[in-house]
Amino acid sequence: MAAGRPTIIDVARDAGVSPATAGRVLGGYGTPSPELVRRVQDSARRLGYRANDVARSIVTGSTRVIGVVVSDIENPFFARAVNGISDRARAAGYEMLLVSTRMDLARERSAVEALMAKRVDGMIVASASVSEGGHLRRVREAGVPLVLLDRRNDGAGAVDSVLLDNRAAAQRAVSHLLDLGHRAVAVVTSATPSESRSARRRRSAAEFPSSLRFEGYLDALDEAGVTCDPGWVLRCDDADAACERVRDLLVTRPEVTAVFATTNVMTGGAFRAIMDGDRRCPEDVSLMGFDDHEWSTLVRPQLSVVAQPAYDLGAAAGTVLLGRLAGPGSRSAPSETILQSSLIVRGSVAAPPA
Amino acid sequence: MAAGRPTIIDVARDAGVSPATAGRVLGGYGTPSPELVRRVQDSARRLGYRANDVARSIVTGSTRVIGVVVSDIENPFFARAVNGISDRARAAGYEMLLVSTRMDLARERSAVEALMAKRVDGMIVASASVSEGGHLRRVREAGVPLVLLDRRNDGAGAVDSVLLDNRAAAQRAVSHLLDLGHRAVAVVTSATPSESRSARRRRSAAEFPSSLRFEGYLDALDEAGVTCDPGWVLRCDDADAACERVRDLLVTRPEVTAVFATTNVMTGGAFRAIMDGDRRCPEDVSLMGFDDHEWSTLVRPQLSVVAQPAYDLGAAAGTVLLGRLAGPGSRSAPSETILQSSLIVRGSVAAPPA
DNA sequence: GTGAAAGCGCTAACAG
DNA sequence: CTGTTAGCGCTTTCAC
Repeated sequence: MAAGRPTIIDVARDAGVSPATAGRVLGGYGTPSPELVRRVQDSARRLGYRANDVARSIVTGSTRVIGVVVSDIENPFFARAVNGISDRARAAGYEMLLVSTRMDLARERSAVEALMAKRVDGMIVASASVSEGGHLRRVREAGVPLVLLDRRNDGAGAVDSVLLDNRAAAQRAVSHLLDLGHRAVAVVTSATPSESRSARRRRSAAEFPSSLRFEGYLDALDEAGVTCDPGWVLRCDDADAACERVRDLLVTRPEVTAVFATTNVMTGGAFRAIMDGDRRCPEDVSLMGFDDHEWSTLVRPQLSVVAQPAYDLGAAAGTVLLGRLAGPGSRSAPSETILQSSLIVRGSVAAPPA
Repeated sequence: MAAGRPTIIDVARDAGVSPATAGRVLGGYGTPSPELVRRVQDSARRLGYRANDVARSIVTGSTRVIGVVVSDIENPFFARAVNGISDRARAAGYEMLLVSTRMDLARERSAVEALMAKRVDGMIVASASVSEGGHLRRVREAGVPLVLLDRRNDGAGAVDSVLLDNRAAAQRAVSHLLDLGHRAVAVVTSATPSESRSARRRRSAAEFPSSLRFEGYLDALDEAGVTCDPGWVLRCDDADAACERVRDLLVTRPEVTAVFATTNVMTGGAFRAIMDGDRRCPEDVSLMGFDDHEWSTLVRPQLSVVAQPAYDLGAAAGTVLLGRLAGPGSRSAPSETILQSSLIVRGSVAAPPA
């Protein structure tokens, strides 16, 4: 007790019991007698004792911490999902080691490595990659339960995942546009540099949400017998790029009467371009966005979107992971949870000009 | 090595060296010979060894983890601040245990307690309270460095803090409205139930950002010789309440020609009310918001705001905390870092109707 | 029900 | 430079 914070030994001495008994009281295990419980608790309070989870973890082999890796906590989708995870985790007595990788795969790798060193009991990761998964495979190999959030990963092997019905959601949204009579529908997707191509080359099942939504867009066009003009497909790195590309499109492609944005970031950029341009929304051009934001109903026209249950996705990932941690069901086959999105139609979508 | 993951002992045995030497190589301390370094690293790789920070922490007394407590990670202000903290922390080799308390003080208390048990090296907290600070004082008493973010706290004692120039920022913003000729300026602030009153009763220095901004509003009115009509002051719990109150105000108080919102949440509500109402913005009524959002420039009119350097606030808090952790400067007096906000004038603010 | 002793995986003295 | 020996603070047998 001299230097640092009081230990269980200090408490035991003060209460006149053995360290073992003090441990039983303070650690809440075993069956100490009521009398000793009181004495030990009194001493603990007096000395200002607080349990040392580090020491506890080393012997129990569990840290009661889960690691969460997302590409950017400032993205409202991830912020909300993290709240979902966090609520589940805390309810089960877990804390959360969070890493926001800023879209940097190298940083993600080192983060995953660091979390393993910290001996998290499990991990939830929304990877910045769908093809590079060596770091995730190593998590599995180390026997640490892993849940993939929002995207699959080729290299991770068979692993639990929680996903959105991306392709179907996009198809529904674009079909809605086509049903209104639109024929030329542009799409704004995230550029997934080379990766999605190489992934496809390997007949990969894993793709980014944005790519899957693009597939859904193609599905809808197919179904309506519309041939996709390559000029309608805008691959952009960020909101600014999206804005610029859509702005161009609006003037160079007068036949386009509707735009579908596949992510919240792209949605912001596309909306900005439309606000800046000469064509009126929805009279001249319709916009269908992805993710429902606070501002969806603050702008005019109000934004039509595919709304994701971001909180539920996070919560589901938490539930799946905690299930692995709790049960000996740890041995069961990987699960895949798919949540449904919903189409919210507001003012930014209308029939094309006559 | 039999059951669990390989330990330093397994590696040592495999490499034919002592555990101490293996530790020196794997832990990066001491001065092992190049020859042994190779042998140990080879063995480590072959066995798939990864350092156990838990064991390391128990002996070094440092976890290289900081605890971060915010009221809601979905609030873009905190998300951005957390990114600032996170960047600083990772650069210094720290991970971040994050708790999003959902505005619940009880949850904050238990979170702080849990983080102490987890033996975080330091903590950054944006408390849900400015008066109740027993849990924060206990952090100090345990000798754990603490930095307050975005708000002071009465009960915490003398402690490092990183704040915005709330009062001056609000005064500038409201003065801008008054300079344009507005006389009746309403203000939308967070309701801080009873707390701010009791805090004031005790002559407290600590107040919520929202309250300080309200003071700044009063300062500006004072300076302009305008008497504040109590009917202009709207205290609201959330965005919906703000929306409703402002909607009412707009019809019942025709003399009000400008509205100042003191938080990002209130800003959203106020803007919505104005969009819903009959009075045009900015011709009939001006709106000055707080915090710059992505949507500030997506709405029409574009929103004038007091912009906070949220990332910098987080980064500064990180820097201060890491300074305490690094130096023996830990003994120096508590610092108070105050960052400046900036006024961004856009279309939502204009002179009052003639 | 309680205590003594061992040990979790690692680092830190201290000898050699 | 390398190995031996102690622990860090706690839980967990195992006797008593």
